[in-house]
Amino acid sequence: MSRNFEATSLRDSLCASVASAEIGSRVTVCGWVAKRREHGEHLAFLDLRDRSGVLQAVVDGSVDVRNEYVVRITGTVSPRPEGTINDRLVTGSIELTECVVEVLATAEAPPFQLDDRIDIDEQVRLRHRFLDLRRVALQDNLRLRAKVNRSLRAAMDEQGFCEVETPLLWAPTPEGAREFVVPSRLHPGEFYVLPQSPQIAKQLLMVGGFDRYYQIARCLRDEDLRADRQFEFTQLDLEASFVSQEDILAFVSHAVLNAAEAATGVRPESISSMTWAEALDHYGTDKPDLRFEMTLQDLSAVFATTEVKAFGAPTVKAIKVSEGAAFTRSRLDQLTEQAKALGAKGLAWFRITPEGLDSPLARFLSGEEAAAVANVDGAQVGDLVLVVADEYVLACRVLGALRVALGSPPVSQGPHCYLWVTEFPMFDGVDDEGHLMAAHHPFTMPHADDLDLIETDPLKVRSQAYDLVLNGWELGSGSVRIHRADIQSRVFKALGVTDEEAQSRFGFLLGAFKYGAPPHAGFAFGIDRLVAIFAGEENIREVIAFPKTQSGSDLMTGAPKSITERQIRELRIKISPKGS
RNA sequence: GGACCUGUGGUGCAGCUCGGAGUGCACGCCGCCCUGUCAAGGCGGAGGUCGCGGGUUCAAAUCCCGUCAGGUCCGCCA
Repeated sequence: MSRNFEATSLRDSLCASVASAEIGSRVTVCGWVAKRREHGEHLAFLDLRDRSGVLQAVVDGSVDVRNEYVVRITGTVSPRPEGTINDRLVTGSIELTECVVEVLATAEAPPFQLDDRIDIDEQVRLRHRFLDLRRVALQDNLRLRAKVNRSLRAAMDEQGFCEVETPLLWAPTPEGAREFVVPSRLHPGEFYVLPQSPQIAKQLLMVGGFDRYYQIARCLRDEDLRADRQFEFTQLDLEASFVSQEDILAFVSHAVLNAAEAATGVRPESISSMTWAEALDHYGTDKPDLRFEMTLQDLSAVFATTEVKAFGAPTVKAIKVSEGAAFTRSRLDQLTEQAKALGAKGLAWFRITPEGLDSPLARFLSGEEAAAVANVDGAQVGDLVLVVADEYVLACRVLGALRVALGSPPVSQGPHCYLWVTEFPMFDGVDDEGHLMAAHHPFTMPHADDLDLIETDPLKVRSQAYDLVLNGWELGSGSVRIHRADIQSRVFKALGVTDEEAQSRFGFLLGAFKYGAPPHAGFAFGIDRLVAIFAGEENIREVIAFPKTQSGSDLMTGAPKSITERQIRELRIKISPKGS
């Protein structure tokens, strides 16, 4: 007989399991009193809550327990009297009678009601996170997260990947995200940093012959927080040797589809893909939300010889907003402000009415131009057409942002549209000093066909970098890495990184590569974001047990806090006064 | 660093435009009643620095300025 894992020294069953227990048997359960309903001197109902669900116990009115008391109840499993069955509960057809109630801990009235139907201010929830965690929503989300983690591990294991842990105390590599700094006590004046990702460690594992590595890794970045960004977040991080981009996409797809199946019960057939250039052209972003169409339409040809000054730009693009003709003038002004905030010179709008185009600009358009605007994306009467004329990339990005602002459904709605975005550009413009900036990171392999452009036309160089996108959220990214010193030095040169700088920043990696670096490639994607989308949550805080606020505070512990004088002395650090 | 939104008994909200006594609603809490409820019901009660500071005014939850906290976004996130 297999062991009953539910039974412990204190109980022999979980609440929900009592539903299938034998009528008439005596069971002992433990949990919190979710609700007490009193019916006079000799009858009271207790809803007992544990991690499995809720169970009703019938007790004498003299039993002195209140909400959130921790109790142990031994009772007889009894069918409920006719007419008192509750269809909404798994345990709704039975109850515990002849109960012996033992109070394991008393409880004060909680600062908010632990009821999922009630909205509580997040500040209050975060201050008492341990109580919020008792509620069904967070219980479900964190259990979903555990299920996703389990399926990801299983998928990686199945594909021959070896789980390896890498250090949290790492060396500073001043590049990319701002790092969290940890002062060294034994080496005063010197510092560790917490890794923004295990990037270099995993490449060293490839040099170390591990061939296929993965880890569910915590990453830390000291950058401003957002709905989808916390200081610390969790990635499925992986790297493999003797592989191409296609191999990595296949490994990751298998893992993600496995997780999707575990989370939703349905395994998506495959993950579609498009190039970065296509994504920008059609959706105005490198993370398209494919749950809705509203694609960007190109009117550049029509407006190439336009007389309208506002449209005299290299690129003229438009989107159709269904039913948007009903937007008020102030709403349209608001959209225009939004477009300007994104860098556009302006935003042209055209209401499609039975009488034709309604817009301040309508009377300036030629017949051909007006016809083109009126037909954008098959526009009908009642629709709105938004037009941006500007440099190509800017026009795309502005309309892409408006597309999302006006069209994207809530996270909880619609299908899960997974998408690979490939062929990212190698370089991402130039910095203040006129040096090119790496779009992904400086170890990213350029596209084989574009190697010769590094010196001649670097902004045209495509890289072997790729992103995984789900419903408009960037889940993660990866690349084929440079394992050849000659290509690496050409990329460093393009980035304006001198040999000395390269040595001081990444010397240990470049040094390792001298001893036989296999061709390798990898990927990492955010589990917080993936689980949030599975859970239908707009915010990753809802899938994290103890998250921080947007200003990086932990309202429960009070972190960050000052440390003692003694700690400061030991670390040989000095706090300079505010404003200095 | 910047923009916008929010802050009113323990919780959620209304009151704020157009200043006039801490006014209202729902939940919770405490007490009493109630033998089949399940967001139980009935009666009664307690509970407030209207985030904080300043200003305008005879008078401020309400108007103005500043500040703090929370949220969404821009910048930032190789």
